[in-house]
Amino acid sequence: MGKGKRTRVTLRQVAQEAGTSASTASRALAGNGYVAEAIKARVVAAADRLGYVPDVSARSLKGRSSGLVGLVVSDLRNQFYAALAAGVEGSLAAAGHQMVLVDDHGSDAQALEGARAFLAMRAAGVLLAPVGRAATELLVEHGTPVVEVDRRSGARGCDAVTIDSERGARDAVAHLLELGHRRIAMVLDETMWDTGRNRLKGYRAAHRDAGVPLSRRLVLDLGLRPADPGADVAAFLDANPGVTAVFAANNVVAEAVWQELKRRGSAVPRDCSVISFDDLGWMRIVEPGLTAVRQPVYDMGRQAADLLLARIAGERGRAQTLTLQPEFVRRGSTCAPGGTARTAHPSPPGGGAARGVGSDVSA
Amino acid sequence: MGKGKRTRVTLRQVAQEAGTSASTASRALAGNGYVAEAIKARVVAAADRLGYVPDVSARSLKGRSSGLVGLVVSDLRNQFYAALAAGVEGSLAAAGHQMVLVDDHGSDAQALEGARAFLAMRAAGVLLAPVGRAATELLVEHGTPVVEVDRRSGARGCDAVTIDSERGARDAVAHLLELGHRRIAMVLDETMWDTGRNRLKGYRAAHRDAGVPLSRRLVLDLGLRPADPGADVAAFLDANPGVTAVFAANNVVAEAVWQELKRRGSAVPRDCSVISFDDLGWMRIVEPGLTAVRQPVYDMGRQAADLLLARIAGERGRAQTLTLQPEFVRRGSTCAPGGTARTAHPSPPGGGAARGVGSDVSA
DNA sequence: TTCCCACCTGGGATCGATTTCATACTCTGG
DNA sequence: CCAGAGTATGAAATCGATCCCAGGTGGGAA
Repeated sequence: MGKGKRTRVTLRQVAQEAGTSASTASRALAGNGYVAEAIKARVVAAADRLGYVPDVSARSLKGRSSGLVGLVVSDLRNQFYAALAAGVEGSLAAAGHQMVLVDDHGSDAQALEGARAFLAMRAAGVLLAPVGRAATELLVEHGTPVVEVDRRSGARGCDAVTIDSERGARDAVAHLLELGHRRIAMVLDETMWDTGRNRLKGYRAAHRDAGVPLSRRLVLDLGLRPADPGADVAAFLDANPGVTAVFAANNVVAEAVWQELKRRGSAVPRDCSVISFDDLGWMRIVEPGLTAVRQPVYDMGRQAADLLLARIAGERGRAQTLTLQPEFVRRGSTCAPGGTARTAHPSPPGGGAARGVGSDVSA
Repeated sequence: MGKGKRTRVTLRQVAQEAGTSASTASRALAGNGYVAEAIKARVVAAADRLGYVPDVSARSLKGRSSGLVGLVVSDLRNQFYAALAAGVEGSLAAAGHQMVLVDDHGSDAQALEGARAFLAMRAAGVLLAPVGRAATELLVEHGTPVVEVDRRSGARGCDAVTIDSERGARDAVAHLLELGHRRIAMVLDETMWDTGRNRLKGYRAAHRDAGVPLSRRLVLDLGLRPADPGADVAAFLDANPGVTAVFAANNVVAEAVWQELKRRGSAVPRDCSVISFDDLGWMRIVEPGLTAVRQPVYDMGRQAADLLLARIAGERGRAQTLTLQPEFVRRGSTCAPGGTARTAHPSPPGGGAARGVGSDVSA
């Protein structure tokens, strides 16, 4: 084993130890070109006797790229992004790549800074949940493969893997309308990204489909990083006492809504039905369980990484957008307004009905 | 702006554009040595006209290290590790470092592989939640600063930031004993790491302090990654009907226990009190709220990163272990056995009583 | 006037692995 | 017995930024 090295072991030293030249040692270890079996064995032996670790800096200086892949998310503490990162990491690690993780906190500037860092480190590719188009454009312009995840910035020249937000939202709201709700609130975080926009679109589409008029006042946009979301939700509910159901656009908003309803002693679902877009662990734990639009988040991460790896491997062709289908999971937080049993499906309180699993590819 | 570059812009090109030499351009951009103001301005202008991005591979080949810092965790989907990673990232980003994240899935071999990768990329330092001593030892031996987080492997030559597991567990179990519980179960994940071991130690210490005899049969070790933790918990509870309280060693175990109790219709806390070591969001959301030992996880990440940054900056001196104090938060999941009101503190159901916040340093 | 120092610049070595390229040896088939 | 394919090897160039050092200027002190 090692003997407490002070200086780093180089290929030259390995070569010397094996009684050959650096060129030959390189070939022996990399497996390129001709090397006699005997010498190859000697080199390999010398390498691990000395505890040789090849230097990626040197390697990527000569070659074209380090094996690093960048990932930019907006908030690591949000389980959604954590699961996404886990999926990405799984896929990358299996392919022998390392993941460099940057949290942009929803800021365009920080995302751009991350992108610049990835460029500097010659990242083989980058995955990002876009916050603006600048980062993607910078990377694409410099020839770095990019795959956008969860959202699309609209920048050209990159692949994307997203979830069908509009459809998920439409299914959810349609479910509420079917139950007889007529004053359904939607609570949002943001409408600058296409996730929020499309969920809103789905909410509207469901109303249109059902011939139920929309009211602009029933949509509450808290804005990213609200100071006191609970208070905003409270004020909103006070101002709209007729609301019988709330559709929350994501897990953060859902938590705020849930807590506020609990705080004011509203019985869910009797006084107010709730649906969350995004299904986290706690939604299965609370009583009643939250009806939710479940997104295949971990899988989205995996697939995005796989797409990126294919590009890194040199796959050409037009940019693709892979759209994953969410799954509507009915639990106990939805019923007919006022608690009347006008349910179409009987639905066991703990179970979930799958609806539209699979994926589509479109250019 | 850029004009769709195919080839990467080098310092030489910037120098040429500015009508000077590479050496001077380097000094101008890095701010080292003498450069005339006029030329410096020309170089800077040329650099961003061409969209120059310095190449870290080249830089770290010449210098001693890339600015990368490695982090090894055991399961990114576990909110505990996600929060830890977020804390680390926050601190590193502020200092201009990038974070390379590796998920070892609790496997020694994968941690070692990650360590080797960090060595290869000349990481400036590494943070890791140890799974064995091999990874730490390899890194330390090669002169890479290492800080262990959450656990200690026992390897020498590295700093560590941990949480006082024994004390947190003792406080929690003491609380149950004080309430009058005599058959308190402890459910664990593992006892190979010092977190599990110390929590068990705390459980025992609390019993000793109170003069209550221990029973080996009341400790259930599910093992890491149990196939069906719910079933194991169920079998355990069936075999030990006298249990009136459960102390869960971490959030994963707590969830399994909670779900199983709910499944079998046990009323918490009347039929069975529950305490979790580690306080996640859902524990505040469920009804009743879970009494928990809250760990400053995000902060632990920050502090570990800060410690590492100090080492990277060249700070010498003996290896330190920073022990953070957990906070006991009483919520509604604990009461006297059988629901009798033998409570010492009246305790509002939603509130939490702080106990021992702060930190200690020991060599 | 001379010397020294502070200021400024560019040449060239350097980091470590990869990758031509030139050389040389060993067979095989004609 | 030789051409040429196949096999092996090491010297040297290369990647891009850094940095030591030699060379050059100007101004102030001796």
